Amino acid sequence: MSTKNKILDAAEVLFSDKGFNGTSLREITSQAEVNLAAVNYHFGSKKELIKAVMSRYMNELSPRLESALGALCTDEASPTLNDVFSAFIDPLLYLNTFKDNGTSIFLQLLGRGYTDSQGFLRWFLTTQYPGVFTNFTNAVHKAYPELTAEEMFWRLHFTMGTIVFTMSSSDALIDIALNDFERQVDIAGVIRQVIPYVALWCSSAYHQISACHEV
Amino acid sequence: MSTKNKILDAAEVLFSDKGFNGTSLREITSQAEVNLAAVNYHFGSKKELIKAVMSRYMNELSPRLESALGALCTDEASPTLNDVFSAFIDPLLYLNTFKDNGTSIFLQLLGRGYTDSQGFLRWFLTTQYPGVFTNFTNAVHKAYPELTAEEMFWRLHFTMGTIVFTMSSSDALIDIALNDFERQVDIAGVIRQVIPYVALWCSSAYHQISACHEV
DNA sequence: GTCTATAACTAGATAGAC
DNA sequence: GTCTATCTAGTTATAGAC
Repeated sequence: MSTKNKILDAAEVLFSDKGFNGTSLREITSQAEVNLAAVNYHFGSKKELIKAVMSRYMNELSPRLESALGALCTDEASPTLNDVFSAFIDPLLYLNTFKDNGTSIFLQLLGRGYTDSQGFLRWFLTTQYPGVFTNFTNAVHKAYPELTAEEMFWRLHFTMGTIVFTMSSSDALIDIALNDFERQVDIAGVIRQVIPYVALWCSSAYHQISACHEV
Repeated sequence: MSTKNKILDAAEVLFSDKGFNGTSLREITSQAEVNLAAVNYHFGSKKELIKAVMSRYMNELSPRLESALGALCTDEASPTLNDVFSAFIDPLLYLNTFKDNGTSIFLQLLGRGYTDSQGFLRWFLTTQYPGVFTNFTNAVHKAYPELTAEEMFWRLHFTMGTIVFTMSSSDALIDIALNDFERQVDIAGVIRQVIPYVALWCSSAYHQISACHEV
């Protein structure tokens, strides 16, 4: 196994666990059992290493997401919002076969990227992988033409918040479930809990409640 | 205005904006226009300063939350889950009168505390302010006796995730709304968007969807 | 209580031998 | 490509004059 990959493997776990700011290059290289200077030799800087960690996942994820969402757009029949939402599941779970715990590591990294580094990762994703966003937007529009782009943006973001925050604190959640409820859950169990929760934004109940709160 | 308060005021804004790890004592003291050594003189350490920042908010919030939730428990009539959820709104909005932007600063700090520092703040809150959690649990149990403590825990956490993540990235959201939709929103506008979304977990639709996803 | 000066340490990055 | 040694700049924290 190459030095480059040893660094990437150690980095993604530490980054997802302690954040980008909270992880030093020294921790990464000693975990990876490589020399400190190797990071700068292979990646140039810590920032480039972060990008490389994210790219390794995005390069697996984005073609699968793009085609799953694209298929919904080219279908004759209109998809439901539930179809759009479900299109994310297989590509995300594929990351688990690509790498142990890949799905949860990736989602945690995504969460870190939003909160840790003041939007640099958000910029990176939207500019480097725009196809995913376009196809998603188109699929939702086809599923639900009345929904404005703005409404979609808000709901998508809230959904992402739930998932990303849940995955970021999944260790704490698994702890609490074990200590307070004597319930042994794993990452997959957490995902099973969160899916019905986020599936709500596809539901009609949302519109009733939303209407009640308008001013 | 005392040095201590100048430090607290500068610290809470920087912490909420850049995280606890991402903010140095030098940034805080130069923003507050006090000497670097003042932090350690008045608070002892950075960790104690973080606790003090959170305490200032929690000391305002917790008695109000405790009594609002406690009232629901002692009422003759059973509250609805919606009542329980609504009990949070006034105490949280009170933070805005206590301090400019207090509500959103506090919620952002809460989010930072979950993700930045690996659970130390979660520990601090649950051990220092247990009354809020007990009263919340009791109120929900009275509103909805069939709901197990475990189910409640999951839903509460997902709801918190949505709110906390939304508030943490509220600057990015306000930016996007302006640039992509030419819509001028402020923090209050973001809150108005998120309320109907999180109100869903009180709704009956949740149970239908939840049942569909059981295996 | 407030300041200067500095200790003690950690960070990311690099030069240069091998 | 990999290593040691080191640089520069940043961090928290403290000692001691005022």
